[in-house]
Amino acid sequence: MKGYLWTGGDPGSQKTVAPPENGRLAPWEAIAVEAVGNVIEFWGFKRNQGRVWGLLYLRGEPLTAGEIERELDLSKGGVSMLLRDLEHWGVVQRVRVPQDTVWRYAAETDLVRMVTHVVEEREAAFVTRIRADLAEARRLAEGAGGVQAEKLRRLERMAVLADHVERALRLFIKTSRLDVGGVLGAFRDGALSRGKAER
Amino acid sequence: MKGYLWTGGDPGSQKTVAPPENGRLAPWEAIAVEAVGNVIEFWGFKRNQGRVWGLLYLRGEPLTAGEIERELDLSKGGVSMLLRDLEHWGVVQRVRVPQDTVWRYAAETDLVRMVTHVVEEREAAFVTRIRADLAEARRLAEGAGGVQAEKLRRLERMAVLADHVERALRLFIKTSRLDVGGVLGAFRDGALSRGKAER
DNA sequence: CATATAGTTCAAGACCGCGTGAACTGCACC
DNA sequence: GGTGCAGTTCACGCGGTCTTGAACTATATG
Repeated sequence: MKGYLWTGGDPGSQKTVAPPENGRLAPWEAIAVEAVGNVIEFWGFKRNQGRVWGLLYLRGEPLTAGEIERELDLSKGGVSMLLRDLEHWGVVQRVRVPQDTVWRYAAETDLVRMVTHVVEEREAAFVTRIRADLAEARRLAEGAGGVQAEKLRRLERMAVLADHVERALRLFIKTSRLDVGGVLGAFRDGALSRGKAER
Repeated sequence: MKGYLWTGGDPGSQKTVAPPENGRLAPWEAIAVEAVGNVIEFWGFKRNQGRVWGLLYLRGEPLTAGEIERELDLSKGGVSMLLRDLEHWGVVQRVRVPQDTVWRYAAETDLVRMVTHVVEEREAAFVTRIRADLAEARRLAEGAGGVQAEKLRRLERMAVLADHVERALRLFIKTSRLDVGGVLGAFRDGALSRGKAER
């Protein structure tokens, strides 16, 4: 638990001892936000990145960093960094409301695009590296005498296997993008105001 | 008894010393083993599980726990647990050589099958959970009055999105299995002709 | 210019998973 | 029965990651 945060600041003016933290978050919101957090974590990102995006997405309207901090019970610094990441990936947008001075943040709809994109990059770099390693191993093995042909064959098999895993991955990413992307596209069109676009 | 043996094949005058450890692993073997370790880690397993499997696969012949321990510089307990996992997943087989009393371990070729299988399970349970959560959230949201229709729609969109991610995943797993599996099948024919002596 | 509030950065610490090593079990052989 | 080794289990500690909290910068306001 987070215990009693904010004891440090907040001199008297704020009488509301208030059931701290996420009291503001409706139960159903909490569940949904948590779900997004889980999904995003599953894909190798930080859980809280997902929670932040989820909140922004559910609310629909841009929130300030302070609001996010309160709703999700995160630290100021943490929110700042999380938002930086999300913004950097293009799944959250920083917007300025006309006469107000603070930044607000809004969710883009293409979370999935971000996931596939980042995963793709990650995986591409990774597979390249593995391939290089296996090639290197093979070179060395051939160089050093006395390695049985049998073993060389095994090495080679490994490399082929890596190639195929790679192909499968690429295929996955592509289909996933098409499939999910298509649906999201449908949303994007009229979705925000119009009902669910079905396909 | 063999006094101090640790030599798989020949008993005899090899008694001495223990040259400190992983010196035994040829450089090219080390690289390949490491590569497998990385791959397997990438898929959410333990790096050392991959290293063990990789070693067994490269060597072709069954090794004892002690040998693995030495080659990969792991602890006795660690090797035991790693082997248990691998065996449990069916990617390593425990074999008994006729006259000898110790267990030996041999790599099955279908590492990929294991990965897809476990990933599939993991993911299935996970997706189910997410779905349930979103459904629950929706129920709550509908129950509690005063939730804007707009927000309900967002929730629903999330669920649809989850469905599609799921479909993409299933598709991926299927293709991956077909693709890689096919290749492996080809291997299996001519390649391991003698590796599977014991069964 | 002084002050307050929004936002950023980073060192310190909480947290968590993995592997280690030691204690333990079981088995084979003397 | 006793000895020695293979194999298992588990509490602890190390290492890496994420979050916090405080110091710091930037920007608006009187």
